[in-house]
Parts: sequence; structure tokens; C-alpha cells
Amino acid sequence: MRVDAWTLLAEARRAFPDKWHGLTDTDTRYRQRYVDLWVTEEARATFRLRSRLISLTRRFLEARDYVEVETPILHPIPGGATAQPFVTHHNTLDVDLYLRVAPELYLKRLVAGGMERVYEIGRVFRNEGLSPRHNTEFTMLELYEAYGDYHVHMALLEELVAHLATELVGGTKLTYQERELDLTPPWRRATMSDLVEERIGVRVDITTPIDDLRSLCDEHGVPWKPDQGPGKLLLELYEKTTEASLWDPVFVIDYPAEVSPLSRPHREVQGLVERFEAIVGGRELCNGFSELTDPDDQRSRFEDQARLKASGDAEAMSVDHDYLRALEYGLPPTVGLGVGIDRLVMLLADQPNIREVILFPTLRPEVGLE
RNA sequence: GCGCCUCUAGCUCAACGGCAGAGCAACGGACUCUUAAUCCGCAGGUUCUGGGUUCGAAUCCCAGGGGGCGCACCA
Repeated sequence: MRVDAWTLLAEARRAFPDKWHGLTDTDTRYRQRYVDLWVTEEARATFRLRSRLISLTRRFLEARDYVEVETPILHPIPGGATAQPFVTHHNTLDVDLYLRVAPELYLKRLVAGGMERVYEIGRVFRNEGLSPRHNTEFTMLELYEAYGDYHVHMALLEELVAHLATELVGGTKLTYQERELDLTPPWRRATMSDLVEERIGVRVDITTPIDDLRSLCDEHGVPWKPDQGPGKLLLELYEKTTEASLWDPVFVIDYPAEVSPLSRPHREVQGLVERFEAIVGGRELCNGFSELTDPDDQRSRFEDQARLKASGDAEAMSVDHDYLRALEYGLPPTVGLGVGIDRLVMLLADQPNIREVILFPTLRPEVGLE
């Protein structure tokens, strides 16, 4: 080798980690991603996969005539999900604003305005606990389609996930955390009641007397409160006894209306709504439903939520009068779906922790760094 | 918020009540052989912090801090 000339492009004033062992301290990896990306090939691969996944998702939806939109992140009224929002303040307007917990209500305003297929991929913020599956801010894909019902979006979602798996990991049969997982459509559809029955061996549904539900909760160590109705108890039973035991993809369908303030009533069963969640690898991947389009029904559901909020439920929604006004102009039958992009990336990148798929995850601020 | 585990050189780790060490990286030199590993040399520490026990603490105890996992909350 013969050097004719050389120029110093950048100076490394700090020593890099061990070339062979790399970084094992996850705290350092997450705080100093600029070092992690240098030394951890797996991290580079994960974030490349994430980028491709989002790109493929856009192309998939655009091929189906979905239009990408951007809606406000600062909301005057938090809504669209039952979750605690962050509060901030606008100085000039002198009003409190909330970081969005979901884009849902704005996207449905757009459908009411004649945009029949819309989607948004964006950050939402929830002021709640952190875990290997929860980050304070995370990326949600939400999409809405006029003239469809929840069956339409179940089919779309399983097709999207199968497409992404094929493109990104070479097929729909994969291994997640050393366990086989088959994403090949069609996925099973099963009602919440049926799944709980399979698990605990007792038939429960929305008509089960509340005392029976309460004693079942006691029997399975599920805490309950006197003000919780049968729908809430059914959901609690499902979540505590059944959800984590589901592994291969399943659409859990037909949720209690009581816990679904934005969903359309079930076409056949009183007290239920046409809602579904996809559980994959024991984890919720998406949440969707035929949308509630009746402004009177929506108003009374909002009022129920507002009562919960007044009695101390920090996650309950408020009445959004402008949204009700939009419904009064007429929202066609519509289906909507929200997908946790981070969790989808975890699944396809075979990562067990959400922090592995977010470049700069939320951490306690570092002290003593000056 | 509660419980369990964890924190030693830039990084990966040892020392587990008796003088804080190694490998890699860095730095100086030799070598001109790329796909972790050449050789010689040199340097590197508030053992997370503060107390306590002890003749003696990285090691045992208490409190605090950071992180991980579980529970709770949630997606």
C-alpha cells in the first residue's frame, strides 16, 4: 500500500467498544445509539427492516387507493383511544392542548368529508407505564375505508402482514423467539366469548348474569369493581385468562359495547360491537371495528365516557362536539383499523423488546452527564 | 407504584472479607498480512453514590441512583 495523500475526515476522541464482544449493556445501547449502530450488526439490520416495512406498507395501501394524510398531533380534546394523554399549553391561544393518543377521530372526519380511503402513519403519545411492549411514544398506522365493515379490514390486515412477511423474511412461516409462528392467511376468527370458554371451560357472554361473572373473576384472580358492568368484566376475564395464551394469529371478534365507545353495534347481538383485535404471538397487533356512525348513539357513548372520567377514570374520553357535528353531516358505513407498527416490526425482526425497534426509546434522563 | 436481579478500566469480563487484574480498544514502535485475533512496549480505576460493620470492604449490611425482568396500568 502506498499513500500519496490523506485527509482526516473525523476524529474519534472516544474509544469504541470491544470489536468482538460489542455492547451488551442495553442501557448504553439505547442511550448511545450512535455507538450501538457502529458495533451491533443486528441493530442495523432491524432498523433497515423497519424502514422497508413502512415503505412496503405505504405501497400496499396506495395500490388499494388509500390516500396518506397528516392530521393534528396537538388535540384540543384528547380522544380516539382510552389512554392518558400528555398535556401541553399554547401560549398565544392560552389553551391547553393534548398530544394525540390516536388520530382516529380526525381520520373519520376526513371520511365524513368524502375521502373514502385514508391512512396515516404517525407517532402517538400515551402517558402510561413502560414495558418491553410499551413505549411512551409509538408509531401507529390507522386506516379507514368507507362502505366496508370489519370483515373487510380483517382480510386486509392478514393480507398486509403476509405480504410484509414474504417480502421481509421470505415467507409467512417464521420463528418468533424460538417458537414457530404461521402467519399464512386466512387467520382464525373467534369470538371473545368462545375463546374465553375454550380457556376456562365455562360459557360466558354479554348476557351472563353479573354475579356469575364476578364469581368467575374471583375464581381466576381477576380483580373487579362494583361499578364495572358485564362487558368490562368479560373483557377483563378475556385479557387476564386468555389473551397471552393465544399464539398463532387469531382475530378476536365481537367485543362488548361497554368497552368500545367508537364501535358500531353488532348487526345481530345486542350489547356487542363489530370490533376485532388480531393477537399474534400472544400480543395485540391491531384493533379495528366497523365504525359507529349514528351521532345520537355516539353522543350517549361519549357521555358515558365523560361520566367515567368525572368519576376518576383518567383514561376515559371526553365529549367531542365537533366530531359529533361531523357525524351529523353523515358518515357512511365505514371500517377502521389501527396497527402498532413497532409491534409488527418486533414480530418480523424477531425482537422481544420494543426498545430494539425504536431508535431512541424513552428512557429516564441521564444524570451526571455534563 | 410494588417485587426480584444487576452495576468493577472505553468495551467484554475476573477477583466474592486480605496488595483491583486479564483480553480487546486506545497510545508509542515494528510488520504491509484486510474481513475479531501479528509482535514488542506503554498507559488506563471515586469498583454507581453516601453511610455502616470490620484490624481490613469491589466483596457483608442500610439508604439512594441507573438499568433489566416480572406484577400493576396499557397498545
